[in-house]
Amino acid sequence: VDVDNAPDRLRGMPSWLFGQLSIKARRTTDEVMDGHGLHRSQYGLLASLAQFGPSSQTELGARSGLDRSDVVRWVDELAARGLVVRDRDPDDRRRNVISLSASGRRLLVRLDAELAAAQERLLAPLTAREREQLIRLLRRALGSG
Amino acid sequence: VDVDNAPDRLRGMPSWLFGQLSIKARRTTDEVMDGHGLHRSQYGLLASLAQFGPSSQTELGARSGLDRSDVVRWVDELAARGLVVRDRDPDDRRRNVISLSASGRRLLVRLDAELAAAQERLLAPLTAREREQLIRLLRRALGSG
DNA sequence: CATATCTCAGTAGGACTGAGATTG
DNA sequence: CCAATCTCAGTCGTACTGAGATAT
Repeated sequence: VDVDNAPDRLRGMPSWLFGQLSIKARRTTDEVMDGHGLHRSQYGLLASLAQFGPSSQTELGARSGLDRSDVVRWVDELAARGLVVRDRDPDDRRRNVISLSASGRRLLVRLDAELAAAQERLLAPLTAREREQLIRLLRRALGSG
Repeated sequence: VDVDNAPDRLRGMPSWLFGQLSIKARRTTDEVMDGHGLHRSQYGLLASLAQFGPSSQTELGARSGLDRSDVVRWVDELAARGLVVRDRDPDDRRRNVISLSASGRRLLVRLDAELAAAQERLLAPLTAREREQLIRLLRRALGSG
């Protein structure tokens, strides 16, 4: 889209801007993740495990904004590639305990760098100061207290 | 999602924030549009016609961020409901000329009010000043010069 | 019995593509 | 002959639902 040619009603409408930006953002990050044969959502799973340690799939979904059903799918794939390990929780055998493997942790570090570069491309028109401001506002809008 | 429980890597990643916010935004605006039996995208078409006058479908798509193929679909429906009129362009008979009808213009005014209220719900955590700041940053990020 | 977790099959809607018809 | 516009059929990926299996 060329936002300069969009009608004022859309150019000033947050919901429309979010939609257009999420399309652009998805394209940018998919370039990176495709290069590793991974899905965007899987980065969120690895990130969650790295920060909070071994977790159930419900926890993973809640933290990274994924549906329970999609968590199953993406964890399946991560486990098949040895990036995470899936075990039954001995204390509550309804649950799985998903843990990051050493190679998962190594991959995460590489993804961090590549995704950071992708974010810079995505926000190229903004200064460093504006990017921080934007992130703060987005986070508050999403409901951070 | 509860952004406060999300891993820091996601909480600070614009592409993830855009994705989550676009989901929330879609839900908010769909409530309004569903009430009129319309689709989100159709508001963009009406808005474009109101501001720029009668247009070809290619123009409409470029201005409101819709694919040519989806423009066909949504204009079909708007025309069937008498909210726009579709004519062949006499100066270039490959083109259609889409124009806003009187009832389309009246509907647009009602949608404006309801969607403005929806935007306020969407950005409830932010002050008026922050909302303006956010809109400015989003627009620049999308590529406005 | 009621609830929680995981899994699987499937749905509805979204962004996008390819190809054909028509016109310039 | 090539390019632009519109249309249609269809593809692939997304957010989400319902229901079943297992366990608390």
